[in-house]
Amino acid sequence: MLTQAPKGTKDILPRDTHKWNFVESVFREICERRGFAEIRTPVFEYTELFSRGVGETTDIVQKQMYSFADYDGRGLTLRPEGTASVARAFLEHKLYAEPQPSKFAYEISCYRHERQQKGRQREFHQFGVECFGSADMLADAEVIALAADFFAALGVRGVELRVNSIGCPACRGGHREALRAFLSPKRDALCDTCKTRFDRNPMRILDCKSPVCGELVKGAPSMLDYLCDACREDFAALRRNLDALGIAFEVDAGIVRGLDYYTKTAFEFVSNRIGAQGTVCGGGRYDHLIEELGGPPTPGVGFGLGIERLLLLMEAEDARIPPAKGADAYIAYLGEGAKLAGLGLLRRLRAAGLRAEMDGPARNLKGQLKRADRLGARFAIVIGEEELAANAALLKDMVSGEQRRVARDEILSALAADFRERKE
RNA sequence: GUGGGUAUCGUCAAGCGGUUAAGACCCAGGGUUGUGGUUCCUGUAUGCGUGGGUUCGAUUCCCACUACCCACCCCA
Repeated sequence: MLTQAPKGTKDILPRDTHKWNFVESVFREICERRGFAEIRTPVFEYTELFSRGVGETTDIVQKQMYSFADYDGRGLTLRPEGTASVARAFLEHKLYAEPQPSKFAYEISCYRHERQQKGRQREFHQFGVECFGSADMLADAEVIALAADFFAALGVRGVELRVNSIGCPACRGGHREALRAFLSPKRDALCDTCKTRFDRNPMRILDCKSPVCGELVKGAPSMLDYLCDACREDFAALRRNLDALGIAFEVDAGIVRGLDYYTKTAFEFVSNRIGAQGTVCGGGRYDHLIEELGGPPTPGVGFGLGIERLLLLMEAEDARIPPAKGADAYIAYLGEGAKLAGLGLLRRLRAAGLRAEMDGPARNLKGQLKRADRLGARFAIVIGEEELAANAALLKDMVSGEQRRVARDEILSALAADFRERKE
């Protein structure tokens, strides 16, 4: 038990961290170029933030939150998602007084008590962006484009963009009634969960994966037919914007977000290559969230993008991830005098910005070169009795196998010349 | 919360009632005291997830538990 990470959590080991660093650096660059500035918020928040923000009736709030009382008796919760925290920070620091819209980007860990499976953990990580203060569909298109550009920059091909409009509170009511009227005669045939959805949130039935419900739902009134004029025009504008940006998409009336704060635009980037949890990125518009949290009416749009799922997808696609960088130089030595001379050299190489390594206790030369090889060292520097006496060292190119003797003081410039050559 | 599957060395695994518990990879050491990635040799599980049973005997059969995986649900 002591040697086991909690259920649903995973260590990210040194052999994998370069992959994380890679996608992180690409994400940062993409966001920076579009003016989405990084924001960092706490891992936990007061519980009410999520129950109000995410919605009392959602699964997340009802049964998935890691909530606890601290020593002062305050109810705290490990964040199950990112948007609520960013919205809170936006209000707390009155960022709405700054030039609008405000655009944020972040990378966070999230916590949800779920039964784990492929692509679903209890602690997971996501990239996210939020854009507050613009009701224009240009913002939605920009947010979607950012995700699309991110996938493209990583060379990820197997994701499809699905977009939908789930309307605003005004038009959703009409659709709900129409849906109930349509399904009412078939109610008994619905699957058990959908029977309960019928009263609570009939829209979810459209999204049910059971083949029975899928059949029953055929021909059901689509939300898209019940959009009010404003929502319909916005949805059309979004599609025009995406076309103008050259972003391929599919309208999918089945896309329904599981968090209460969403309005109008809902979208997902999905893949069928990473198991049942195919949504790599999901987001949409939330025009009433800020108000719900007690702020001035402020529209917003954003997404969350699952990093574990992204990495799963990249693995499935054999996407190119730059390999971890090996050492630049490895110093091998024979004898105590050579060891000390090597130590001095080691420090100079590092000061010059190289990744240089040397080990003790000494193995034989063969063992040391083997070690250099394992470390992916570009060069081995051998200092033995002869070299020590001559104030020199053997510089061995680990790729070509060539080696030559150079004065110890000139190793740095010899290496510098070589690294420069290879760069050109 | 509900199903189903799997549990033998760091990893991938063979064994399916009586074996010194294969093999491969990895790792460590070595091939006559100075050369890696190739090759050759050597070494590494008193142990088969945990606890009970059945049996003369259990890694092999039965039960329970636990963990992991996959799916439902939900979502990133």
